[in-house]
Amino acid sequence: MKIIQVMKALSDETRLRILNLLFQGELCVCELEALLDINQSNASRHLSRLVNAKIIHYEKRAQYVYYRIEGDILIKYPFIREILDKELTKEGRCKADLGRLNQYLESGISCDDLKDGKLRFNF
Amino acid sequence: MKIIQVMKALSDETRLRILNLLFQGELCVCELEALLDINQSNASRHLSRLVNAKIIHYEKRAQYVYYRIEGDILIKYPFIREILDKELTKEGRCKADLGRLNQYLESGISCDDLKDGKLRFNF
DNA sequence: ATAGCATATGAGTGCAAACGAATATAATCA
DNA sequence: TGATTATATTCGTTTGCACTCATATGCTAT
Repeated sequence: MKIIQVMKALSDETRLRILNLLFQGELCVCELEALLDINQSNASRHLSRLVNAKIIHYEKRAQYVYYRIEGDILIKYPFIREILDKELTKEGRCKADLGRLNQYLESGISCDDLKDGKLRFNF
Repeated sequence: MKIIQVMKALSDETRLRILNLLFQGELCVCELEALLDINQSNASRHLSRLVNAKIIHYEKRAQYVYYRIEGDILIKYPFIREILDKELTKEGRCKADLGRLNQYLESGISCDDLKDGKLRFNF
């Protein structure tokens, strides 16, 4: 059953946190690493699971890989939007993640500067 | 995150097939065993996972244990209904399960007779 | 070309979950 | 009471998944 692969992809906290951020717009791997405080290998693996389930897709630009939610997935499976809108917004962890995302976006610094510690997050 | 336990409980084919049947009404363990062609141990375990996630609950009557979908779960998590209504109805396996359920209900035989092979299903 | 960085992937480990077989528990019935 | 049946649970095995560390790949810039 196809739906099971989708459900499994959604059954992990890190992947839900990733989706929660991508719901706001595209991000590259190193941004996700910094915003969620996860290591590179882990980030990459979770992303590829989401890609396999066709929930997100990516686009390479220069040396970066930008990930974004698959446009039609929310139409094909409206319940995913429900989870993002109704469940994740309740979760403290996800709220904090969004806080850091906004802090990052408002700072105007670049993706490269993130890991130079130009922006200090409190986890 | 609470939602993850629910998602994990829904990330298994046997458990989705169980829910698909329970969506039509309560059933006891031995009915599920016969209708889904799974063994007793497995049925019991999957059911208890669904109970732990508070998706279903049970009631003992005589020597039987009847399981049924938790009344408010579909209100608390409307997406579960979406999966049942929109996804499982597409799945051949789930359609066949419902076919056997109807065959059983229409036959009017009792739960006990099921495993005496009074009703022959083709799996 | 070489160095440096972003990302993916391979290998190894540990944990959780699924399964079947066997056993335990609890209710029924003779 | 003793036998039977429905269900739960334990045990041992296997599979899948998350994680980390190390390495490979591929792009960029000097």
